[in-house]
Amino acid sequence: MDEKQALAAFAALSQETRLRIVRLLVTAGPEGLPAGAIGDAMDGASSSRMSFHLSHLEQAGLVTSRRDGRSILYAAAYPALSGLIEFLMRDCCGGHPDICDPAFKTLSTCCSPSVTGACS
Amino acid sequence: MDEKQALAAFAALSQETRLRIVRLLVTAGPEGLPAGAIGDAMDGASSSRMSFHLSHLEQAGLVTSRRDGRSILYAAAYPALSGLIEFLMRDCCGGHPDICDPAFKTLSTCCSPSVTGACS
DNA sequence: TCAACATCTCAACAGTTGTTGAAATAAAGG
DNA sequence: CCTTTATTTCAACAACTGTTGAGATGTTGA
Repeated sequence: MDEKQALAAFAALSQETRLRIVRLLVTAGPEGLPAGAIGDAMDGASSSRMSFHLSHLEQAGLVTSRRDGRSILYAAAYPALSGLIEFLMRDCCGGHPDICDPAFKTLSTCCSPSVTGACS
Repeated sequence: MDEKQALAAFAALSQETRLRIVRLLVTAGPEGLPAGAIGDAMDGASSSRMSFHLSHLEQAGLVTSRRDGRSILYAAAYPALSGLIEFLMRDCCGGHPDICDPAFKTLSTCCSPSVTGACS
């Protein structure tokens, strides 16, 4: 994850519809969802609007797509999300690791395999 | 950190100059830097341009400011950064904690107090 | 008080972004 | 093949964003 990619990712996440799409896909799991279902979840946004935002997210590397019959399935690009967080934390750690501790604690109680289910 | 705050933060971070300012301030530590010094670091950006971006970042809650003599010192708002990461990870954890593992590992080697200095 | 310094405010402008609606493409099933 | 379903592409338009340069504001030390 370099600066250019991070900028594209942040730009993609700075739009309400797109942020909601990402959150939906992230919780939907690796299988992804068809574009239509995503549109329905976004209070029935028009198909062209969905297509615009989904391409934008794919361009930014935050989601992937694959065709399945008539539908196109979109799924969260988990490594890109991890990379973005890593990019932020890399900054955060520069000389001041203690500062990052709150975030670290959140993650360790939320995401550590041994503490599954503790997510708030 | 709610959706509105997250959107503002992502929007603020999606601009090259502002992302660089945040990275600079994060590594500069809690004391912060005067606006002029930040401007110099941004290949001598004009003062009005700096003022615009710094206010934008402050509005988004990512930096704080305080006057010190003639200068105004800007510092990274570390809790806001942690909060943003937490917001992302909260999404990431929804039902699939194993997915977040790469990010978790990065943090544990980078930010844990017991592994200080391991930041890449 | 005045001159120098540090930063902010404002209006104008160019460039970018998101929405809409209509038309095009692609796949499935009768 | 033709119809239906699913999604994308395109042009037009309104709204928003970042830059610039000029001027205003606040602070310090002589």
